[in-house]
Order: sequence, then C-alpha cells, then structure tokens
Amino acid sequence: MSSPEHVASAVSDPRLVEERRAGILDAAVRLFAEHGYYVTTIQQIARASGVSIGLIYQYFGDKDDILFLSLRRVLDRYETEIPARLEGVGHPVDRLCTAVWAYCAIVDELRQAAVLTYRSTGSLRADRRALIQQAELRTNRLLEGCVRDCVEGGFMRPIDEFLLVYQLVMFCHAWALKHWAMRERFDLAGYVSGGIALLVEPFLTARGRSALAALRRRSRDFSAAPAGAAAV
Amino acid sequence: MSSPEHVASAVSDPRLVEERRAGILDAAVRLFAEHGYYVTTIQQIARASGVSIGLIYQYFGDKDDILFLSLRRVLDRYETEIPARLEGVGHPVDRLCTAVWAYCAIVDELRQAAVLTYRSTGSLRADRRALIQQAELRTNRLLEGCVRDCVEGGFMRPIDEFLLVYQLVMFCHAWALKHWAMRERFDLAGYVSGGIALLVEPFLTARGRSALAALRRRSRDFSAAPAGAAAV
Amino acid sequence: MSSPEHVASAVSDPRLVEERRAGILDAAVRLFAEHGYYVTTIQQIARASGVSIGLIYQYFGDKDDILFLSLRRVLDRYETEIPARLEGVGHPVDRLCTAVWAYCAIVDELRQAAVLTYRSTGSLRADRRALIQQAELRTNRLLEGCVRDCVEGGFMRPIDEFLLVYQLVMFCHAWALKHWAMRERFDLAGYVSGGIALLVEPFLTARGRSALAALRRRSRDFSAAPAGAAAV
Amino acid sequence: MSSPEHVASAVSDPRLVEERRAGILDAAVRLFAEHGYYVTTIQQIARASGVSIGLIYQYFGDKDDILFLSLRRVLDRYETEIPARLEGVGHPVDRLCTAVWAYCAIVDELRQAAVLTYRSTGSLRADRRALIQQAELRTNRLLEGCVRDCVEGGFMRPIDEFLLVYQLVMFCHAWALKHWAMRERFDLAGYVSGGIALLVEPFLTARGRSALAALRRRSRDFSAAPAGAAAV
DNA sequence: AATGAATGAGTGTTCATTCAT
DNA sequence: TATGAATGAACACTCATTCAT
Repeated sequence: MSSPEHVASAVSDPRLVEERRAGILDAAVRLFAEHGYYVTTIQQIARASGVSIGLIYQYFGDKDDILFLSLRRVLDRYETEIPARLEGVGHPVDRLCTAVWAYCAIVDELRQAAVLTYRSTGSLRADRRALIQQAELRTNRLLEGCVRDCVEGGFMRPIDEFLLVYQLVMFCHAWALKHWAMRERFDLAGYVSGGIALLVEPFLTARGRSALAALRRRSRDFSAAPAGAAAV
Repeated sequence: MSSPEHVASAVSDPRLVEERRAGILDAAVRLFAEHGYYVTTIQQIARASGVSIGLIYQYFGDKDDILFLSLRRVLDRYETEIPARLEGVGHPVDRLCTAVWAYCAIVDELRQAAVLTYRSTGSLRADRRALIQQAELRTNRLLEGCVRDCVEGGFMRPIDEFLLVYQLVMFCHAWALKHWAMRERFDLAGYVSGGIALLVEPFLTARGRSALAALRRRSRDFSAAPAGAAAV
Repeated sequence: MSSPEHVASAVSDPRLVEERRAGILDAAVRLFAEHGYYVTTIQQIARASGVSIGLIYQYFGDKDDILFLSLRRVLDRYETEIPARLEGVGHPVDRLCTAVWAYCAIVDELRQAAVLTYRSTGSLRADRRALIQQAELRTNRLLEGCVRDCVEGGFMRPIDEFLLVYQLVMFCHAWALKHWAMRERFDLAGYVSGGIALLVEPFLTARGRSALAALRRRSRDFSAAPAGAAAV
Repeated sequence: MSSPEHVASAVSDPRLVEERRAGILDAAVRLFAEHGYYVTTIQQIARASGVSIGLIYQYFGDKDDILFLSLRRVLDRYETEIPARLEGVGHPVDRLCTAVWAYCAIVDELRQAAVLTYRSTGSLRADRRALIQQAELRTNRLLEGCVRDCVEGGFMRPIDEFLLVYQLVMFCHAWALKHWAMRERFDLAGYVSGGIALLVEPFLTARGRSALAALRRRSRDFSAAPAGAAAV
C-alpha cells in the first residue's frame, strides 16, 4: 500500500482501472510535456481527459502519482518497443543499429514526453525517482546486450559497454532535448545515421564494418551519413 | 524593457545593481538547483540572500527574471571558463581534450545547477528560452573551433563537427544528468578519460593519436582509460 | 417528509428498514463518537457497517438524518434503560439512588457517544436539535419523579427539583465529559458514591438518611464515599 | 517551534502580532461559537475580521491554531477574571460564593463560546486538547482554594474538594450548555442563587451558614433562592 | 433492493506580487 | 534604497450526493 511503485485506486474493477488510468494518463503526459508538471493543473487534466476532478482522485492518490505513472509510461515504451522491434533481427550489428534506430524513433514520436523525463523526474518523490532511474537502466541493459553480442561475435572491439551505451542513449535523448538545434540540420534518418557513424562504426572490427556495409546496402535507414550534415 | 535579454531594475546605480543581483542570484541558483524552480519561493531566496522580499523586486521584475539570469549565470560559466582554461594551450589535440576536461570540471562543480538548465529552461518565457539556447550554442562553437583546428591540422579525420561536438557536450552534461548512475562507476578523471577514449580518440589520425599519447605521458588527466570502467 | 422527527426511507418493508438502519447507526454512532461528526465520512460508515454508499441513501435522506438518529439512539438508551433498572425497586430513596447509578452506568458504557451528544447536537438542523433537547428533558423527568417521591414521602426536604435533577444529570454526564480528569481519581462506583454524597445525601431528612444507611448496608454500590476521594 | 502551546507567526513585531491576532480571534470565536468549527471557513473569518485570507496565515499556522487560541482565549477569561473579581474579598464563604458568581457571569457573557469549548475541544490536535484541559484544571484549582479556605476556617465541613468544585464548575457551564432549558426558569441571579443553595449551603457549618446569611443581607446577589424556582 | 463509479462545489492553504512607510 | 505586512487568485484535494446498472 505504501510501496513506492504501487499506486492505489479507490476503484476495484481492474479492467476499469486500466482503462480510466490510460485515458487520464494520456492527457496528463500530453499536458505535462507541453506545459510542465507544476503549471499543469488537475482541472486541466480532468478537462482534457473528459472526466471530473473527483474521478481522477478515484484512480490516483495525488498529483505525484500521476506524474510517476506518466513518466513510467514513457519509459515503458522504450522498454517494450525496443525489444519488439528487435524481434526477428539476428545479426548483432544489425540488432545494435536497429535498437538505436528504434530508440530514436520512439523518442521522435514522444518528443515532448521524452523531454518531460528530464524536466520532471526531479519533481518526483525520492523513492519513485529511483524507480524511474532503474527503469532507464533496464532499457540501457537491453542495448548493453546488443553491444556485448557485437563484441563477443568479433564485430566490435572491446570497449566500456556501460559508457558507450549511455552515450548512445544520450544521443537518442538528445534528439528530443536538443531538437530545437537538431531539426535545422537533420531529419530523423540523417540523425540516426550520424549517430551510428559517430558511436557505432568507429568501434567495429573489419568484420563488423562489412556487416554494417551490407546492412546499409539493404536498407537506406542505415545509409552512411555524408561527411557534412545531411540536409533536412 | 521589452527586449528579452534585458532585465530591468528599479535601482539606478549600476555598481549596486551588479552587486545585489550577484548575491541574490547566488542564493537563487543554489535553491533552484536543489529544490527546483517552482518549489523555491521568493521568500526563501530573500532569506537565503539576506535581503527583503521587496528588495528582490527592486532588482528583478519577476520570478521569471530570476530564473533567466540564474540560467544565464550557469551558461556564462561555461562560456568564460572554458576559454580561460584553454589559454596558453597550443596544440589542437591538447586544446580539444582540455576543453572537454574543463567542461566536465565545471559541470562537476555546478552539478545540480547543470541539471537545473535541463529542468527549468522549459519554464522560461519562450523568447528567453531561445537566448539560453543560443548561449549553449556559443559554448558549443568554442568546442567546434577546437575540433576544426584538429581536422585542419591533420590530427583528426573529417567528421560532422556539429554532431560530434554536441555529443561531447551531452557527455559533459551527462556527468550531472546521470550522476546517480555514473558516480558508482567513475570518478571525474576516469569519466573524462572514458569520454576522450569514446568521442575523441576514434577520430584521430595517426598524427593525432601520437599527439594524444604525448599528452597522456605528460598528464595523468588524459591517461588512457582501461578497457573496463575505471573504479572510483 | 418535512416533519422534523421523521426520517424518510426509500425502502418500504418496515422490518428491513429497522434492521438496516440499526446496523448502519451502530457503525455511525461508533465513528461519530470516536472521530466526530464532520470528520467521519459516509464512505467510512458504509465500510464499517458493511453496506454500500448507495444503500445508506436508501435508508437515510442525508448525513444530518444519520446524526439525528444516532443522537436519538443514545438518548433512547437513557430513556428506556433507566426505567428498566428501576423496575421492582420500591423505596423512593432507593429508586433515586438506583436511577443515578443506572444513568452513570449507561454513560460509562457509551462514554464517547455521551460526549458526542455535547459535541454534535449543535450540528443538527435547529428543529431536530429541539427534539433531542426534549428527549433529554423526558429523561430528566424520570429523575424528577424519583425526587418528588422522596420529598412527598418525607425522605427529602423540599427543594428545587428541576435544578437538583439537572445537576444530577450533569454529574452523570461529567463522568464522560470529564473522564480524562475523573479516571485518575475514581472508578465508576466511587464516582457514583461521591455523587450521592454530594447531591442526594445533604437533602435527605432523618428518615431519608436512615433509608440510605439501610441501602448502603445491603449494597456496597451505595457505600458512603470516604471524605477523601476513593482511589481507583 | 513545534511545542504544542506555541503558535508561530510569520510577522515579527510582537505588538502587531498581538493586535492582529486579537482581531482575528474575536471574529473566529464568534463564528466558531455560532456555527461550529468545521462549518466556519477561513474565508468567513477573514471577511468578519476585515483582513485577507493570506494575512490570517501570516499570524496562524493553520486552522487548528486558530481553534486552539480561540479556546484558550475563552479559558483565559475564566482564569484571569475570576481572581480579579475576588480581589478585596476577604471572608472565605464570601470568596467562594463570589467565585461561583464570577464564573457564571463570565459564562453568561460568553455563552456560545463556553459551549464551543465542549463542542470543539475534541477537534483539536491531541497535544493541544491536553493543554486546554490543563487550563480548565487551573481554574478549578482557584475554586478548590476557596473551598479549602472555607473548610480550614471551620465554615464548611470536610468534603471531597475536587468533586465538589468540579460539580460547581459543571453548574456554571450548564448555564451555557443547558441555557435553552434554564432560560425559561431562571435569570442569571436566580440561577446562581439556586446553585449556591444546592452546592454550597448544604456543606456549610453553623458558622458558615451565618456568614452566608450576612452575605445575603448585604447583597441581593446571594439572596436565598425560594423553595420553588425563581421566575425570570 | 443494492451497488459503487461518477460528480463538482467547496475547503484549507500557498505564494508571487504590491505598496505604504 | 530598503522593508515586510498585506493581498487574493489559484491550487490540490475531499466528500456528500446522485444515478445508471
């Protein structure tokens, strides 16, 4: 009941809880992302999700609960969609590049919500902040697995996997965080290509490089970025 | 009065304005960094800076002014201290590495304030947000100059300078943003070394690499990071 | 519907109304007594009585109805149990002392509920407040009858019966109202003895006093209180 | 700072705190007494005392603070005015009767506020409830001193002083608590006389009775109540 | 007859901002 | 120039009551 990851609801039917919370959180994520946590009022969330103020408090204990589940909802997207997009992808280099692509694509879709995780995680109660951080690390570990497979398959030279992956993650997040600067220079595909050229390619072995080249031949998504920036 | 970068004061003596604002902003940056912008009250800032509430409104128009100048004060540190630390450093590779070092060192010193720029830039009025972003780009350009000198001197292969530099900058910021994760694995020196190994070394030419090697011999600050993470 | 003593129910079966109301009021009296009327919520009453919120509104018009019937339930205890305990008691002095004993014993049993009548009668709609006051007066009149019989039987000297009885009633209520002070000095028996010594004995005639003495010989309940307080 | 009896104020000038609090508490006592604690809103108190809502929170921490000081204000009246009215009164019997008179007179003046102490002490935080109870006991002790002097002077037979005094106090409070019943039968003077006949006179020795008789000759306030109730 | 999800007016409280001194 | 008392709009949150099922 008081465990940090649990959010109590006054409503018992779990189907209804799921449904209502989804609707309310959709509105909340959008509003928090657009205006920030503190500026967004419960009244606005109620109006935007088409329910009454009182109902929100039947499904969430307080505003902190809403923020927590909003942020978890964003991180859950990373954690579930990246593996989903990796399904059926076999070659380690392919898997790593696909994971980066997927991460950036999700960030692109959720752009403001991705920024929200940076803006508002600090507004969370400390115990819950830790849960959000752990969720980020879990997603990082997905990528670390991809990197390790590359190294173990002889496609990448040994490297500090943790640091490389976090740098890849920062790269993906930067598409949202620095979008105001990036959008003038890159489209999403160009950005991802640039990232792979910067943070994957240099660490590949000869075998790894030829795998990447094959990949690029098959899909324009991983086409080599030109030396200069790709125009939008 | 309506120009976005100007913050009006009711006090005319510019010397006094400078002095008072400095004291108030010191307190504000500290409080904003620690508790966040919205949670910090003007009353707290007044108390922490030893002046009255009324006086704050003699030197700042409103709370947004205080946030704006607080953030500018953080970005000013980057913009002025990095060049200062580059003074007397001649070799392009040395300059680049020193710049990264300097950036990380400042971030380390201002850790929570560096996070503040991510948390609270979005709370700024839009026109001022743009000014903060421009200040970030100006600092980036300092690093871009270092990279360009490396490339033009034949120490680094041609590369998307903008993207590399922004990635370097994200790396520096990540020392603050992800400090909860990094502090268990790195101390500052180890972190910087890892960053140089990840984001500088791979792009160096043979000549660049030997310059870096010489640098490492002279200073342990740039010592090669081991393949695994450097323990704290 | 608009008569003050009537509480309408949407349910027609009078047997069911009686039964359901009893269960709900048991819970309500307990909760009101423990936490107060305004702090207790309908939700809590529903939970404590094992019915749904909706059902409560089938048997009571609003929260004021529940308070009214809760208070009436407490006063009904006085009004029905005191005569019950007097049954078979013949001697006027005995009857008066027994009535005081009974009143205090009921108050002791309902302690918090007795306090509730002081706390919350004022929260009642004015017309219903008057009904509660009349119920109190009816119980007073029971005692007045006992006093009158004492006087008319020559056991007690003439006295302002109304005032004496109200003072006796205040004494009984004080066992609940001032229990925080009394419990350190008296147990229930000692308290009642003290009350009789204070508010009955002084007004007895010689015949009355010998009747009281006989009473005390038969039952330790009416044993003379020592000059000092009886220890618990 | 967190001691239960202390109420913090954001305003430093003690003169101003005294003045403002007095005005706000005057309104609060009146409103609480008339409508009850929970029904009275801060907004109403603000309006009635001619200040803004915000200002109230500069002088009181929360609504509980206001209730606490409101109740203390009532009990303070007892504690300071009864000794004031005893000044210059020498004879123990005179002092006791005067104290009862004074208590009833204050209750009469504060009638609704006196009821408030019964209605709302239970709404107080527990630690403060204890402080209010202690204040009541302090006033009781004033009366206990009067009784003791009577006994020690040989004007009253030995008796449980604590219980007698509490009964006297209940009598005084009953003038407010049961005013709806008493006002039809007594005026204040008749009520006090009845109380002295009931709770003082029976315990007097022969010397005490002659002192009371002398007192009655000098002042109509203590005139013997007729056997029947005094008409209003 | 019985449920409990849904409503929204109303509450205590906060805090940026003003202004008389 | 400097103070801090004063303001009141705005907020998170509660809870008596309703009503579709």
